[in-house]
Amino acid sequence: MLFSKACIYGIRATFYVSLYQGKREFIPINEISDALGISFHFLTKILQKLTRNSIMISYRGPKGGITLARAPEDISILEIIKAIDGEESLNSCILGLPGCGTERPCPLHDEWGPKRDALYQIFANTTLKNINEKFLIENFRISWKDNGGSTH
Amino acid sequence: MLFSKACIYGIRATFYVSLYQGKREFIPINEISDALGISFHFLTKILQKLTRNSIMISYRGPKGGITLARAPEDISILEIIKAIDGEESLNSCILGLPGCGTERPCPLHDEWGPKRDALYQIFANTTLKNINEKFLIENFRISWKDNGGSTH
DNA sequence: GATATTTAAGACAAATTTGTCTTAAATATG
DNA sequence: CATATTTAAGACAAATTTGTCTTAAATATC
Repeated sequence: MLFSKACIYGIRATFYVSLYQGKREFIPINEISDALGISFHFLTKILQKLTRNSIMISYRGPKGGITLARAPEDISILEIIKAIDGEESLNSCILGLPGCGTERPCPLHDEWGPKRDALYQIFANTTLKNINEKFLIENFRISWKDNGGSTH
Repeated sequence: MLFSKACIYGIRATFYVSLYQGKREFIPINEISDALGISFHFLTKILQKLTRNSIMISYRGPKGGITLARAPEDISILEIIKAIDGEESLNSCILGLPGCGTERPCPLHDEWGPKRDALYQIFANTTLKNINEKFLIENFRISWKDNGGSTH
């Protein structure tokens, strides 16, 4: 399990919001938690991490909710991961040894290091716009429910 | 964090034992926990999972301890991972969606899937003998202590 | 056989993650 | 201004993971 549940929830919720970018204003969190089958209060706390990290903007009251703080092409998956699971989750030793690297590798560094760095780059370079585009051509889903959140 | 702490401890302990394969009989668990800085009782419970899965053999009493159940070339890293973290830890969806695959992918399946499968194959094909050989030519370490467990 | 050593097993505790609930604050609407 | 809606915040609880402790069982050695 590479990501925590909180991180998974945060990513899925962000994808959901991103799908409506430019079409609707603020998306209420209860709509997201219903659509994705996530506890409302738990999701609220997770999304607060994203608003504190300027990935989302929230607005209180009727017609309130959350929305992306920037254009989808300016938000990477990596930003979400870092905001929730932290910087270390995608750049540290697979055996947890501090200082593991090419000069002082752990026995699995040659195997994990390149894959980890490639994943880091992929998540750094994949934006919400990329995800949105893929939704248009593939039958993606972000919920265990059939096609939860997808508009087609 | 791809592996649980228990899994990390199990892998490191197995590497330690493997380094002595053919040179010593049973290695006492307290020696391992001391060398690697792992709680003795916690490590004992983890290693019991490995003995139950026929990866290690244990022996009680004076001169007792644990040793590999098979030759190092017949034990893969993947076996250890499966025994401790379970089968799903290296073959499931990064967003935790059941049934995620090429026919019903999650939005990150194209990114994670190939890397995950490659890691699976790497761990399936990397044996303790491979790790032992690498120890001979590189300054590996399996402890935060300087060169913990290495014999040179 | 007595003793010391070592793993096995399970109860228990601490820490972390996950999830729930209540109250407060902000805001749109009538 | 009153009310309903919605996020913010924090207390609290449940679940899981991690770590500790005690007792039992096995075994080598004297």
